[in-house]
Amino acid sequence: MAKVGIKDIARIANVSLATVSRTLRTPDLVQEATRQRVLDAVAESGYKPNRMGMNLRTQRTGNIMVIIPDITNPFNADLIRSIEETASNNGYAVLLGDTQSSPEREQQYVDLVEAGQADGMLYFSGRNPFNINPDKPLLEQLPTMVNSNEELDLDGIDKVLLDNAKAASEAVQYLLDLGHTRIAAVTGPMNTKSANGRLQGYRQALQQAGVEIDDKLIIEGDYHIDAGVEATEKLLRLKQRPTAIFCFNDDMAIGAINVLQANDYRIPEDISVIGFDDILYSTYVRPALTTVSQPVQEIGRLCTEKLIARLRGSHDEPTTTYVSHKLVVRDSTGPAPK
Amino acid sequence: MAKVGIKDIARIANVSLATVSRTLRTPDLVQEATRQRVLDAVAESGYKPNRMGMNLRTQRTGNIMVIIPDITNPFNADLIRSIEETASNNGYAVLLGDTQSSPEREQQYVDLVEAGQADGMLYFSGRNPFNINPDKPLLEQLPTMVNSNEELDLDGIDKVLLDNAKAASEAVQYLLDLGHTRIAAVTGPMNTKSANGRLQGYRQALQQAGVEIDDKLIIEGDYHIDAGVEATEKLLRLKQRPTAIFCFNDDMAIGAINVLQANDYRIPEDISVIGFDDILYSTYVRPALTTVSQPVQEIGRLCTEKLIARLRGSHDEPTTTYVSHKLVVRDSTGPAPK
DNA sequence: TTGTAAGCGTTATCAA
DNA sequence: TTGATAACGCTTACAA
Repeated sequence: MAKVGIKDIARIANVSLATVSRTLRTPDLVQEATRQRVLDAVAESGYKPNRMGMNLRTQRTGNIMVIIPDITNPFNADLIRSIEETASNNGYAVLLGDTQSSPEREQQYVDLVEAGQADGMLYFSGRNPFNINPDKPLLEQLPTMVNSNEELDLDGIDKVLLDNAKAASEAVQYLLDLGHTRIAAVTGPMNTKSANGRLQGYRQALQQAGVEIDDKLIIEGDYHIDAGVEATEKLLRLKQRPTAIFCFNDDMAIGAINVLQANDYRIPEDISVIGFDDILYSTYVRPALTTVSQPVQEIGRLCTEKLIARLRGSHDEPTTTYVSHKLVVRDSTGPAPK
Repeated sequence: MAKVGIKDIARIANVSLATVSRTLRTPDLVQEATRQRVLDAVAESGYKPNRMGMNLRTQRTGNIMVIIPDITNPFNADLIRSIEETASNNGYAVLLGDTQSSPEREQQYVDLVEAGQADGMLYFSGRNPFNINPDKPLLEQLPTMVNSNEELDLDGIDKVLLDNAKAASEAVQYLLDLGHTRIAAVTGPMNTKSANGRLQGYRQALQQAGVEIDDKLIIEGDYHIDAGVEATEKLLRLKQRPTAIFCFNDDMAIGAINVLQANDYRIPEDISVIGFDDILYSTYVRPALTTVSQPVQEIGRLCTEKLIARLRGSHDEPTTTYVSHKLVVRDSTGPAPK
């Protein structure tokens, strides 16, 4: 079957190319009878307008590029699902760029956007992938984009953010209120804004409570389960062990719980564990994980809506929207041991 | 900054459009000096060939559409990651179609492929989304595609499959060997091939062992955690409770474990639980989950490689590749209680 | 080795 | 209301 094109429809319906196109795009401009003839031909032949031709002519692809470090992290998977749903409801498809945090991969996907393979992008990384000419206006040099999760050091672009410092500080305050003073932190990669923000909140809360900060209790992780495992093993070897461990995401907290239980610690009686993100599995881990909840669904929706508004031509001043976190207390935290 | 195009480069380098294109696509055909002049102009101006023009002219987009029911299922997330990696290594980008098992969404994404927004697709659903004209050869009517996970009722297309019946039968046999006879099954949606195959294996193993099949012990799930929760609650209410529960995926097994523990059952002393997939979290659940492992990484790679081979023009006879499963015994299964 | 020009499949402008 | 035609940005056959 030779692929049927607009020319074939025009021939079958005995009209011009233009009329076929109009029937599909602006049916109101076509006479009822003509329109019906064209639609019949379309239905009969199964004609689908070729997107490459359409894209070139209209200068839009209907694609949104999502650039994100790791889709196997449940938080990111939830995020993408929300984005995909919002995009799909608005007639956009999602191009997925899983970068594994590699700058080269980030660059590669940004290039794709700049080459017009997508109309805009959601950028969940803090690394600046643009070659910016300081002599020219910034905005004209950037693709249409929204930044989230890891804040980008660029003004004048739309962002959706969480107050990481405040959220972390509340989590630590909650542990302090339970009587903990030796509180460990298993951070994310220290080249990310999220980890730095959360660490800052951790420090602030301790300082305000007059608790001395012990650098031995701060261990850099990478947001993967294994990092939680290794960090916790390290913490357990300390002469002065922590009574609580604040992991900067749930995956690492799950790793931490695992190590603690393998070494016969009771949670939370011996050691409390708290996570960040509130992924689905945090409810199903034993003990169920206390964690800082991020409104992942809302983040995905907001990002996508902001981007689509721009793609539809909005020239409003770019804004940063802060979404709100919530401490979800479950069973992995309790009073500090005597 | 007006977007710089091939014309601008041609003007700057003082060559024709064709030479610019050649420099970028087939540099060997261009004289050293000329080439350098063009490359300089490209570097200086930051020119990136417009993909829409390129796509239309070459009749390829470099996109692969992945149509999959639910990206938040860790098995699927792992799968997509593997696909994305393989695709990216071969110069393809991934268009993500998360369908939430909705036939309309499946159709919508298939339409996109047929309209040329992607060069081919990986189809992880068993529902046939094509309007096939029986008078014409099948293959000419289908987009370039590979089918996996849920087998499609179409001959003559490439597939990557697991022997679900055999895998399930082995899992049940393992439970039988442990002395269990009241073995429950929490299935996937019964309109999927995977659930039917696994159920068939379950039945076969029991029959071969001469164990009567009790339909009350077979409960339809949907591969989500909640379904595991509900099914298990139902099973616990039975007068004759099972001593083992075979969940057709890990998420449901995690739900099952949760309910059992909430009701003070010891796993595996009172009730054994076994899952399917071997997602990362199955290691970190307490007790660690015994499960049937699927080589998810390999599935993703094989699918993508098969598709790309086709896209590169292979006309080999379509094949079905079977990947091998493996029973991974952890701590959630043990001898049947006396 | 390079340039000219056709053409990929659409949409949109303009004229009829 | 419809048709003819140019144009979107690129690659490639053919000619020079």
